[in-house]
Amino acid sequence: MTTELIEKEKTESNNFLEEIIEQDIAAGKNGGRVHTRFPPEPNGYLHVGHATSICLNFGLALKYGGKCNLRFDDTNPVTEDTEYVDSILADVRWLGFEPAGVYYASDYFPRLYEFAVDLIKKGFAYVDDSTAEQIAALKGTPTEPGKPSPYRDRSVEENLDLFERMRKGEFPEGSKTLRAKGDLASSNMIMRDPLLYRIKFAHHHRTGDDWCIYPMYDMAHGQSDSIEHITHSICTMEFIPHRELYDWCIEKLDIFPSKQYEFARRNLSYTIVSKRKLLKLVNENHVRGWDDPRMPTISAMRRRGYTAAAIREWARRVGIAKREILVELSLLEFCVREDLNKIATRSMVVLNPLKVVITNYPADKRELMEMGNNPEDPNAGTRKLPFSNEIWIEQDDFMENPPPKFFRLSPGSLARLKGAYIIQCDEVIKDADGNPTELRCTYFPESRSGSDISGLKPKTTIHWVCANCGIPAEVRLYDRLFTVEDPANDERDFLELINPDSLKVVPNAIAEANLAEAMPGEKYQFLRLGYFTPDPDSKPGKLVFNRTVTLKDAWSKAKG
RNA sequence: UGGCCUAUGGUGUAACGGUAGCACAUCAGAUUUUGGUUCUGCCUGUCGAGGUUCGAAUCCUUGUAGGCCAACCA
Repeated sequence: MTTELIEKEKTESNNFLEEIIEQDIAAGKNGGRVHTRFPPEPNGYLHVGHATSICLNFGLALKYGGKCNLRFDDTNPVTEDTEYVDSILADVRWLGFEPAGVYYASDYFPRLYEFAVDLIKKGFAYVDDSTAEQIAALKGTPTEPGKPSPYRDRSVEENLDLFERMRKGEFPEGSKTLRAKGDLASSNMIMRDPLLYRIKFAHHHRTGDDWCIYPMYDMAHGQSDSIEHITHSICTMEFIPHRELYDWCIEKLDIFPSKQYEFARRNLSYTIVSKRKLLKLVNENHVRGWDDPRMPTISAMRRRGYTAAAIREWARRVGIAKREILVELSLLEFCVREDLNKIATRSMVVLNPLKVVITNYPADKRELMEMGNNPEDPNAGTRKLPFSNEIWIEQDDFMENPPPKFFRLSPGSLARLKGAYIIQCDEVIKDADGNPTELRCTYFPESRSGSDISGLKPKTTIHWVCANCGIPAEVRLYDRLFTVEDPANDERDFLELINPDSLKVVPNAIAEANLAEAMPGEKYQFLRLGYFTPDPDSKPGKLVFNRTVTLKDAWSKAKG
């Protein structure tokens, strides 16, 4: 083997799930078939955590030539809604994955019911009349075994009859449950006669009022996996204790043996994903909605301008393991920049305008400056920008009394106007408070971009917009929503940790005219400022841009 | 204080009993008509204690730390 191949093998090392899958394939398990599933409950919007799970499940299927289903785990009608079904499907597709099939656990209700009957017939399940409190009291503790319910030894016939009547709606909510006959002495609390079915007179978003009994997670999930012949059912670590019951049900039912594997949840620094907390942020107007670009939801990341490719790459780089981790936001931002750098159209926008008058450039003269749309992509073409004697530059690009390492414009210094001429600052005009309001500069006619014979070497190139032809735009600058790395594990209330500067609106930025028709979904790099995308609020004549992420900025770092 | 899971640089992740590698972050430098990109380099790590072994991040014992489990949630 060549060293090159060895290197490649090293860099493409597998994670522990890929190891398992490859062993299974090698052993000919399931005929070498790989079938995963992403099983969201349609009771909220998908967030970054779901995104990594989606990438994992669909990614594994892709890597091993298998399939991945999207299955809505809709067994609790009280919390679920079709509104979420639609957004979840849209988010999965936006991330770039097409489910092999879209299924609903609720579609399996009839079969699940038959499974339950089968369990009863085999003596593995019974109807319990105990209340929730009684059940909890008899369950014991991790150190003491549970005690049997007084109804545990009902006959198969009685259980069958009772369960059928539960289904017919003869008993009030909470009065009866179906329980597995597990092991009351098990050190695994989940195995102490877990609930399989409960009575709920609730309207289901898909089955309507057909059912008044609904299966619990443990009765529905593994069996749904089995029905779909899922080979690798991947979930998070908190389900480890459920695996014993997962296998128990499949064994007792004697159905297709799907297998459950667990990986650790991956948390993102400076964000929270708790449904309750996110809901509070929305309801109390700390953000503008579920897709506010500061939110960790997939819809928010999309609106902010993150690309699906960047999120997929991020998930890949983070990898998976069995301990819960906090991933630095900087890695996600790196992936976003990496992708956007390749595809974003460059343009010039001035956030905080400072007027520059070029005194030796004829007031009635206009030139069209041609510049590349993307230095990283020769096929991106060029665009033209009008140049005149009056332009806007960024206030930050001028300092009257610059510190030693500042090499932008200051009195007497030179700067290249991107794609145009080199100018020299001759005079600063200030208001009553001493703030610069206008710069008077001279330009060097022989320094025109592309045909520069001036021999001048300015230390910097700055962006600009022609004063007469720039167009107004609102620009929304986003920063992290929280001030601490791990807001979920902070002793203070999470609302106290909200970053007051997470959104700064620049109402009067000036954009180059080429941006007049910019549409949501398009990706731009505003030169030297960052990556931006038009917000859905944006329309021709009233442009609104979201800052997706800043450019890496050595200068702001240097000055502190 | 019953059971289960986990522990590798600042953050993630590899190394499958045989030279602890990669990425991000940080710092320094080169290049640059974006203080971007690109390139180069530096710094930093096997939780502790025992044991097995010629050899341990890896196996065993034990300690420590973190996480999970006693919902008619998933």
